[in-house]
Amino acid sequence: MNIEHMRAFLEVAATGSFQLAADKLHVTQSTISARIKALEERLNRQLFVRRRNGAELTAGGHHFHRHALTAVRSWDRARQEIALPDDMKAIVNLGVQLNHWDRIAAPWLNWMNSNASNLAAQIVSEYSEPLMHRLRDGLLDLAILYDPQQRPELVIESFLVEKLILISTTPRQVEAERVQGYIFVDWGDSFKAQHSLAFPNAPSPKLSVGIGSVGLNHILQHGGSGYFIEETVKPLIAEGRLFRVKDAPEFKRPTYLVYQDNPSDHDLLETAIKGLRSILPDTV
Amino acid sequence: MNIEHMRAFLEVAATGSFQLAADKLHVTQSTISARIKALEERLNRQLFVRRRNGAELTAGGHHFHRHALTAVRSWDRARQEIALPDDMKAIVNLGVQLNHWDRIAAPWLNWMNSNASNLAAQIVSEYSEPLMHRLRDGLLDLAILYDPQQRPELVIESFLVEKLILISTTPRQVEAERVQGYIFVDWGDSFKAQHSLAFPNAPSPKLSVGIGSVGLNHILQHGGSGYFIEETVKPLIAEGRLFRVKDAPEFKRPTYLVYQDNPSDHDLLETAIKGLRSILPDTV
DNA sequence: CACCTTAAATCGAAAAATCCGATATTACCC
DNA sequence: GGGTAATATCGGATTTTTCGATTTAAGGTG
Repeated sequence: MNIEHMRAFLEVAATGSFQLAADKLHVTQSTISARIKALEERLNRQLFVRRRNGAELTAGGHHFHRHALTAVRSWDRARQEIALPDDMKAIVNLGVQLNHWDRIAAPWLNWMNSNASNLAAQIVSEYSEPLMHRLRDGLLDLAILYDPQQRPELVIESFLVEKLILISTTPRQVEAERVQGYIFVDWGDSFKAQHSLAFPNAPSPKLSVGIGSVGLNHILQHGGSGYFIEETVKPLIAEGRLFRVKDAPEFKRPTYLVYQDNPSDHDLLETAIKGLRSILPDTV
Repeated sequence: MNIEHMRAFLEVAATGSFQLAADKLHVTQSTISARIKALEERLNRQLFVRRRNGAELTAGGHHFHRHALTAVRSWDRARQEIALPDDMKAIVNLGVQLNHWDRIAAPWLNWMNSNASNLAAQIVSEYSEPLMHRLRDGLLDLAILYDPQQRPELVIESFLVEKLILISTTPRQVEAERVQGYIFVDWGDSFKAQHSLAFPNAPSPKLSVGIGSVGLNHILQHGGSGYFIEETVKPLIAEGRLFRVKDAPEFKRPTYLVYQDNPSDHDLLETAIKGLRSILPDTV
């Protein structure tokens, strides 16, 4: 059965007329007639009552309506979501950590745009775990994340090691093993491990956030301190809006590039990776 | 786009092989090949990577999968729900009150089976209000209910007047305007009105149920009293398991037959109504 | 390296479906 | 009975789909 037949059905149901439906769908009335007939034959059930002033749904037709709707919609959505513009060759699906949107996703999109304009790009921004799931399910071509899980069909490469430093809105030092107004930013499992090792007696912090930028905004507005990626806060330190807490331990946070072992499109992946590496000129 | 194409897609995705999918769908492998090709062309996107040992979904293919699934499913469900067996001519959709299943729906189905075997019958059993909704939405050909709302396109006929009598598991009379272990069965709006008129000072009952048979079962098991349809409890009174409470007021509950004014199939409706009337030999 | 095997792609022809345009039919209104 | 506004039907052109046979591609194997 054809989706266009169901679309015709929906249009007739909506307009109450074969002719109007035909106009809307840019076909002749006889075509609509044939399509409805085909539907009715395959379902072996009448869908419309033909009256002098148009067509009206039967009880069966009404029942059919919701199914037709979902079928037509899912096809339309499929096209919207995955159809590729004519001038594009393929789509790369990249997943990045929420925190990495500014630092990685945005410049990568930029790079792709100018260096591989025949490739469309889609980016999913999520936490590590959902990204892993999507990778495993084949919904992503590649992803950049912390805490990857090794899997036979996945290749994991080290991508970038970030330095997490303790900063504060006022110049200060570590006091009583903890600074005031401390916000715990969840930078992933390995960070949590290092953190509790470095501050074994620290009480659980009042505030705990999952996304770096959220925590940073909070601190900038209300004051406080927390661990953030050095690169991100560097400009703010230079401006004098933030201060590095001396003597506080630093943490390293490794980031990994993960992708399917035998990808659906080798060149595609290679280009995407090239783009990713190129936006990290500071790495060796 | 054709549903069968998507089915082919799903089958290839499931089996990982064009050939196996072809076998399952009873077509040739070249057909599968063409169908997938058609899909890929219309979406302008590759769905499978063809490998030596079969076909594997691309990221795009994975994304498409859920849409294909819902589209195919909705068509299949539509067929299941509304397709008519070859030897049937039409389906009547009847709605009855929950309480009326035994008294009306079951015997009607029986009647239809023997007197109009070329008509399929579907019954929806619900409360009055949802039945009205379904009628209004054209999902039912006719319904039997209490408290119908008048609407221009609906015909309402009186169908049956039931007598509600107060019964109890022990012989007793009305005491202090209320009997013990009383269960309030919600027999609809007009009953509620009559009830509160007859027992103006009655405290709200401990138990209140919406379906007659549920309340009846409760009483039979745990003892108690309540209003029930005379016809239903008559055999139980005869058995000595229930007793009629003397002096208690009786209530009438009118039931209506409601259907579309100009139905999609006049004969169909007429037959159905004839069947309904015929199972009420006790009415004038 | 030549050969084999397995899986998918392609090709040509037959079959089926779809669509159009014109015309027929139907029901109702005047 | 004629007119009108709707859908149904018909014949033929066109397009799509299918099949069966063959070809191509990518790995294995001796």
